Amino acid sequence: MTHDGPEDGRSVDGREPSEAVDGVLSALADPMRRRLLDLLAAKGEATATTLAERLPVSRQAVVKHLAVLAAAGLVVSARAGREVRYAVRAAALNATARWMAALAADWDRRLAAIKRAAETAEAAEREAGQGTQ
Amino acid sequence: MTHDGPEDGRSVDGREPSEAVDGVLSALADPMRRRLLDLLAAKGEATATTLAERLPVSRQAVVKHLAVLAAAGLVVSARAGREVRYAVRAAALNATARWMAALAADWDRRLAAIKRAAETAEAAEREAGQGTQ
DNA sequence: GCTGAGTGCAACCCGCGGGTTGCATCCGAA
DNA sequence: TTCGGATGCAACCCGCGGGTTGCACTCAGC
Repeated sequence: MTHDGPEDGRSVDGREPSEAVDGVLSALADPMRRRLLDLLAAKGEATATTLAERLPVSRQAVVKHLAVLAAAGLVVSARAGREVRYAVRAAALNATARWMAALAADWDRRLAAIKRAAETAEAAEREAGQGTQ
Repeated sequence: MTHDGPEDGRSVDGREPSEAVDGVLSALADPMRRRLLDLLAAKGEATATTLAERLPVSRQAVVKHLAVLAAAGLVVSARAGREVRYAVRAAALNATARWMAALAADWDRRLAAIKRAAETAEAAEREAGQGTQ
């Protein structure tokens, strides 16, 4: 967990989309983690201790959140001497955004199809009614 | 909560983006709710009772989940006689997807800027070192 | 008016996750 | 080598949310 490799990306994007998406969504669901990501994006790189100074929680809480974010692939960690630097990673977020957009498009598609089918059925029924009447 | 208006959209898209996004993300973070949305998208329209038959949880659990989804704007409910029909709503999901894509782009932007700054600083330092040496 | 399916409401259980504290450990600098 | 800052680990607390059950209520159809 401490080491993800600098730029590999496989550990996140290579998983089944549903699982990767699940991780990202639950990670992003927590407001504190979103604040953490904001801070990280602003600083470019930071340690858990530094981040904790700017947040209303303990360092340990920050570490736990960073672990979740790292597991979701939203963050990478790298040891630098006696400290551990974390950095934001856009790939996983991009993948999830695309997944979400595709899902929304799919919903639109299905809704359109169902609506069309309903109208067709209604028209047919009306016609049948006239026929038997 | 039971009534959102047929196609208004303001109740979700009009809120502060952060809050709307928060709702959608926490709603989507739960696997059972995603399954619910899948079912709804497939059927186009369904009642809580019908949905519960196809899921390994009680109707009440489904109702609670639907309430969360409705609060997030991912679903709309409409009374039809003595039953309540739910339907999927793509707008909120689309909005969140766009928000996410923008965030990812922002991260990329900041990271690129920081990287550039670091390289510039490094070059300047190297030059200064040569100068004073 | 009666009956039953379909909902709404409320209380309750329980596990998980966010948060904390205390301490052991490690590593760089003097 | 010694000291202090930074991290890692483990135990613990507690509130929230997912899930259930039981019951009251409402509306369509007979």
